[in-house]
Amino acid sequence: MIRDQVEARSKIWCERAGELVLSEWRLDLLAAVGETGSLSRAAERLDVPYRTAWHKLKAVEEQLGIRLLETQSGGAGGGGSSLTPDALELIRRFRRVRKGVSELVSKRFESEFADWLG
Amino acid sequence: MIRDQVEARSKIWCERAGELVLSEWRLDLLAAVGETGSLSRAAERLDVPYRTAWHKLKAVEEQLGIRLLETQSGGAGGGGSSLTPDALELIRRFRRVRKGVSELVSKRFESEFADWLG
DNA sequence: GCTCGTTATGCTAGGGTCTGCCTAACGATG
DNA sequence: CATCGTTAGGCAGACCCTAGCATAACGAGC
Repeated sequence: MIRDQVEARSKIWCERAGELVLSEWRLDLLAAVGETGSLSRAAERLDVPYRTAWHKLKAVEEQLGIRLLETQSGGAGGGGSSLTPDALELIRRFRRVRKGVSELVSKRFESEFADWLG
Repeated sequence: MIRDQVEARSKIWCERAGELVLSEWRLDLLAAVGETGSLSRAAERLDVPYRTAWHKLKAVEEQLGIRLLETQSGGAGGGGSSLTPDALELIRRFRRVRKGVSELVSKRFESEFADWLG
């Protein structure tokens, strides 16, 4: 009997040549940029330093070879960032891929370990 | 058009209080111990130092609070390790949980990104 | 032209993980 | 009782990722 509070988790991502290209977290960050209109606010929302957020999205852009952010520095409010059409499409597709996967894993986990978890 | 060789990946594991308890890799390592009859040979097979393999399995045992390895040091051949019934059951169940998940993710990924990957 | 908030980077210190080296116990076998 | 291969674990250095601190450019608005 294992004490409970053990929870199943799953993650999907894709990589090229063994190195990570894009993950769920990075797409969440990307989506947050789209919603807030600003990379710094998106970083704040996900509770990571701006430095980190910028670095991660830059890495994705380099990996995929496409632009994801339409940035503007200076101007009213200091500037901001918006998503390119490619970025929006990327988010939509990736979310369709992940849809239901974590639920499936959790369900299976619970049915397999129901008695063990007590 | 993203250059190809981008491959979907998925991983399932479970954790407690935010820290990893057991993962696919750790169960593969555990299974390798069962097949080789030795932790050192299992480590060699998975191409990790004995030091690391031992540490990981010890962590799993501590997390779950159950014994996974029946070890014997000394004797013919220097000794060895075998799996406890709990460990065998754990492997069977976890593999049923993961069964088909990575295939599902790969299939979805390919159908969603077929045109994009060119 | 000063202010302000944002983008864009470099440099570096810190923390966690991985690894290599070392030592010791163990016990069947010869 | 010496040997041998395995388990068991301490210790310190290598390494990587992250985070914090710093700076500069930018441009609308007052």
